[in-house]
Amino acid sequence: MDRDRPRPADLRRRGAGPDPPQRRPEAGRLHERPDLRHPDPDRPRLQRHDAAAGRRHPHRHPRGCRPHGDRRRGGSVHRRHRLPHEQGGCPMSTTDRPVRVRFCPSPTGSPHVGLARTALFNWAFARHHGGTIVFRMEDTDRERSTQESYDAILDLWRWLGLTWDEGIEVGGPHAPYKQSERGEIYADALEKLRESSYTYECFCTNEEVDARRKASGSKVMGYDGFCRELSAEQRAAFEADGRAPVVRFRMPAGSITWTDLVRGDITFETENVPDFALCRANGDPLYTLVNPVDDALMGITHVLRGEDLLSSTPRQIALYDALVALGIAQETPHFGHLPYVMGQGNKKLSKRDPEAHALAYRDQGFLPEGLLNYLALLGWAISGDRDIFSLEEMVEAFDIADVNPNPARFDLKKADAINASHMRLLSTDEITHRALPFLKAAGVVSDPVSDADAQMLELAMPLVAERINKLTEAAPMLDFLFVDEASFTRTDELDGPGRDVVKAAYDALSAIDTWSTAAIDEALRAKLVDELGLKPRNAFGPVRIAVSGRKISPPLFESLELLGRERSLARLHDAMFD
RNA sequence: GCCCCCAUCGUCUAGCGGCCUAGGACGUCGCCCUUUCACGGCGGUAGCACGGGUUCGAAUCCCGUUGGGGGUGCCA
Repeated sequence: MDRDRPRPADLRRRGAGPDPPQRRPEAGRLHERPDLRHPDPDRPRLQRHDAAAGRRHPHRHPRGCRPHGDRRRGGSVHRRHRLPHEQGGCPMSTTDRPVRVRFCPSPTGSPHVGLARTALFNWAFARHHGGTIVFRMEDTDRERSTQESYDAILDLWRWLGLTWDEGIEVGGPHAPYKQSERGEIYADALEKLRESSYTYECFCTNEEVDARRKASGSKVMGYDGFCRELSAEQRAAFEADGRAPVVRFRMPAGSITWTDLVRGDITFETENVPDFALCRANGDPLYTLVNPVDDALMGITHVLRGEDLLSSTPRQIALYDALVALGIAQETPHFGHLPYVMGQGNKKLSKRDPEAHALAYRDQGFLPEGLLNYLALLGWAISGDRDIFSLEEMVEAFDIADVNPNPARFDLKKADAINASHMRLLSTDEITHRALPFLKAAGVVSDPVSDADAQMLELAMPLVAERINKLTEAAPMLDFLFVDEASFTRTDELDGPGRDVVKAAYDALSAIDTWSTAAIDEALRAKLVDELGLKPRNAFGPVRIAVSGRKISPPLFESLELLGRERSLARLHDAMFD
């Protein structure tokens, strides 16, 4: 039984006779403010954020801030498609401070689609409320942070169009925005915490904690509070031993509840949340310190982050209380924990899964609006009968309270389909424009584009624009039109009967006067279908392979027209003897 | 172990006590269109994890069970 956090007095007594009677720590000591205490004296709590007791999903807009009416009763209120100005000036902040959210990725490895989804939801939330987005780079881990990853993250954000108002690259009133450049700020905050009773120095080794936990039979893992109230002698002994302390945060007794923007009320008994380290023994600040300190200093009002951080939230809230008391923070932000993005099976989409890498979608020819739309669908829906929408529409409709708390599996096929739908929304000119870099990279067109290539592109793109689902699909469909005859090769093979068909096609096409789609259609059909009695499939297939080199190509007759009489006949002739 | 989160078709979801015989999308199957591929059109398939309660009425509220996920010492 480890009902109570072992208090120094208890610890001293432990091992020297029977355990003292289980006793709840008294509320009110340390930094528990009386006004925050739970009325039930047996259950001291650090009540947070108007926890709407007893309701699974209280209206998540705290402090009676309900721009859309109470959903429980307001059945007639149409929840969707509200305009920003209908928000009634409710920025979902306890003090009506304007919304401030942040992106705070760590530049380690290639950016994950889950990171992009989190960014998108923060972005949509902030834009919906007319708030401010701060971009902070959490690069305190010097071992793992890389410039390459930093650049990739910026590339991704820019490609997706997730803009920010303050932060890296653009600056702002809270600069610098790279944590690696904020060492003094953390040292200062740490010093203030260190001087207060919110923290204490801890000299324990893991082994010692382990041994004590084992001996006491505790069910709780983690630090046991041994150094909470060290005597001067004990401290001197440790120091004489050459031990360097870490600074540990003293979790208050009681419970911590917050109203999660996505999940409703969540309560942790602090006896299950061990005292945590704020810095390493060498003084390096840890995430547990820098993240809340920066959020506080940068005035962040809403923290929307992954579900994986949910269990660290009680610590952050407790630390925030201390920061507020010390004058470092103004108030605690609201938290919302977004569901996981899962991969195959029942596992979190891991960096090892190829579909986890967000930039890979750009390279594979996804449209940013396509990926964004798909990502939005992971945990959110614009309405019951629609799933294709623009970023603007998302901003207008986005409500964090509508986010679904259950984990979502990433489905590549659906992502493809959503992207394809966005492709169909674009004009041929737009697709040409967007496909151009891919065509250049594939060597289909020259770079810069020659006049001849530009001309051909203008004629050919209408044939493929409506049949491709990704930007990368244009190149293999078009290359036969651009390649010079010397280097033209066939990807797909012609069989014996196919050669005979090609010969017949050659004869038919040699005879026509005007080289037009209509004439080609007529001549080929007359010869192959009517005269030879071939099925269209068997008639046109070989011709397609002969001139385009592939079984799959743009429409055949149009392709022949674009290729021109000479090249077409030459390829047909060539194919006959292949 | 302890704590926390989650639970509607295969997948993503709509659902906010009666509009539910549970809607949409992706997938899948069949058909139509068709010179290939794709597009497009039509139709089918498939789901409220289980058990108790509350209620005139439960996918929806409550409790429990089961299942899944996550966290858990100086990672972020």
